[in-house]
Amino acid sequence: MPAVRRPRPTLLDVAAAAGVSKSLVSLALRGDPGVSERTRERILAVADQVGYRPSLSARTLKQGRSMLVGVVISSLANPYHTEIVASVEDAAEAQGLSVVLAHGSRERHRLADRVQQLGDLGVDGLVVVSSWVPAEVLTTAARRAPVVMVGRTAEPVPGIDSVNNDDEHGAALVVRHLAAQGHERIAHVNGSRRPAGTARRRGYEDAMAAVGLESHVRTVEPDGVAELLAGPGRPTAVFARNDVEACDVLDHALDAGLAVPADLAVVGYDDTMLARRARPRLTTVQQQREVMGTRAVELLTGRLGGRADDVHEVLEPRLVVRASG
Amino acid sequence: MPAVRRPRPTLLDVAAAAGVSKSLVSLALRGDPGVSERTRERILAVADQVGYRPSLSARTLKQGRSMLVGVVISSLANPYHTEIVASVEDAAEAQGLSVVLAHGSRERHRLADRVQQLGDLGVDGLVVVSSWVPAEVLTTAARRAPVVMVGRTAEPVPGIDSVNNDDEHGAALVVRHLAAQGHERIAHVNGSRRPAGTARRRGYEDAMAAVGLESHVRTVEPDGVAELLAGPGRPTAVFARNDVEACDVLDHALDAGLAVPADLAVVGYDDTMLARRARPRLTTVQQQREVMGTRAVELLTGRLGGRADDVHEVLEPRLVVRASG
DNA sequence: CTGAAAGCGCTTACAG
DNA sequence: CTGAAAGCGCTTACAG
Repeated sequence: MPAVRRPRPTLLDVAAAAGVSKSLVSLALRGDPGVSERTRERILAVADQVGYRPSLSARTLKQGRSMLVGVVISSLANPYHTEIVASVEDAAEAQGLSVVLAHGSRERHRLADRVQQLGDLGVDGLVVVSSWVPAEVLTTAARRAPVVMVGRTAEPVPGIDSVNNDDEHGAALVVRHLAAQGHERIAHVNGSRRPAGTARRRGYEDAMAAVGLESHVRTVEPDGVAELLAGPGRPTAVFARNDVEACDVLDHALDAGLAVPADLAVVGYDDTMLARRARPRLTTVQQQREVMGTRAVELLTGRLGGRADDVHEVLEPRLVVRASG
Repeated sequence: MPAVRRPRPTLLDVAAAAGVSKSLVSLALRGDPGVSERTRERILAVADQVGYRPSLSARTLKQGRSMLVGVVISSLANPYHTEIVASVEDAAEAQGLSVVLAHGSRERHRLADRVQQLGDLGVDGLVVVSSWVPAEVLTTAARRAPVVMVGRTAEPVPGIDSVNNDDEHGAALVVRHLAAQGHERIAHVNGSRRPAGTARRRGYEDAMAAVGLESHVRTVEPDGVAELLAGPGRPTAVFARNDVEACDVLDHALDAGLAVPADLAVVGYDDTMLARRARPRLTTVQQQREVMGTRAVELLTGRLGGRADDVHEVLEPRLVVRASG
């Protein structure tokens, strides 16, 4: 039985089958109060029976609205990003909006293409969960539809709302936690120059100074961690900029024969699935992911409702203490 | 500087700015040979300058084609699925098609919604990377646009093409590998009733019989693995139905004080990022992910080109031996 | 409650 | 090479 693809039925087909005008079908389908209950039910039944489905392109073209929210992420491989997407999706759905997702690796031009594609598709708003999208791409996109950035940009982009967590504070929570346990040689693994990485590094350094300790910042690549863990002067605790790199540190600790947390405490950031899977379970910093998704969608609808001033929302993270430190 | 959202420029605006008719702009934009080089360049420059972007809904409505491929996955959290998506995307892009992604957890109705949504959007084809989409939903979707299933369905769905790996063979590769190392008590952890799970279990059982060994199948939940690893009669090797569950087994082995692979060999399936991250690095079965994406898109374009008979492509997996067994 | 009509932004013959 | 016109499938006043 080969799939026979016939032209999909239109409003006109439904109208013909129901013996009414096509306007009436349209009205009935969207529950217009001017259509009697009996008529509406009859029309719905006919529509269902002929397999009618509205054409979103026709509707979007006519309405100028698509009820679509575009979400752009750099990478499907990063659990922090995909977990954010899920929360945006839940929030959008609650508002009657559908989400279309696009991802584009860390190549700026590919991400820019994706942003433009979603714009061409006619999304009513755009949520960007990637700090790799250039500011001018965001600005251009915002001329067509509101854009909200989940996460940090290097500096605020005029016209773009944002929601992110307070990375400095998150880093400080980690430092205080480790210092309170008596650690004095607390290293920070962070080679990132992205805004969040920079903020966490700054938070670490400030907090270390505040508790009277000396900062030690290292990068993962190429042998940063191995060198860090070698020799007698090694740290007793490592704070990594995110869970992925914390797992790398755990890996190196294992190689070096160090017990975690006895010989070395390890703390991550983001509280992703990796933290919950790691051995030992990773102490980490949790962002308010659910709230971030909800707020992102609220910021979008706020703009659609006419708000003109930029909003930058900063949420407080919290420390999740598990077995690793 | 609040983002001023003015109505986006249309073909008509470009035409006015360039002092030509709107048909000519349309022709020029799509590189019609009937437009002189000079005129084309001038029009492109004007379009660019006024910030013109074509409306995909208008184009789709007119053309009946969107140049969009929809991809549906159950979960963004499963690396096997997201890695497949990346390969589909690369293949689609090479054909000038764009990918829009939708995900919907394992709830059948939510997945069905997503499939319908993508259909409403007007995608030219659908790639389904989830065995949780009911057959009737696939069939309905296929009336609008070709559908290809990446992975297995319980039985072939008429009208739907598919590409998947030979799970029975993959399982047999694992059994033979372990048996060749002298293992005699090789257990299989697999509580899945999904098509792939069932096939891997069957492959395991058949291969065990072929090498003259007795099968031991256990489920992960709730304490299956812990019980399996306890006591003197425990297996010396465990083959898990996928990398995720193999990591669970590694976890339990650690709890039970077993050294891997000395006390217990562990093998997974899928060769995801989890396998490459696990300690010790996981021996696993690799599907031809790149080829799967490419073939999926080829099957789609084949249908669009008019092919009417169903194609079911089965690819050979291969064993990737790492440190765990 | 119902139907004829206009128009969203495009593409595509068709006539010059 | 150029322009007027029709039509994709919808929604939305508007007149009955």
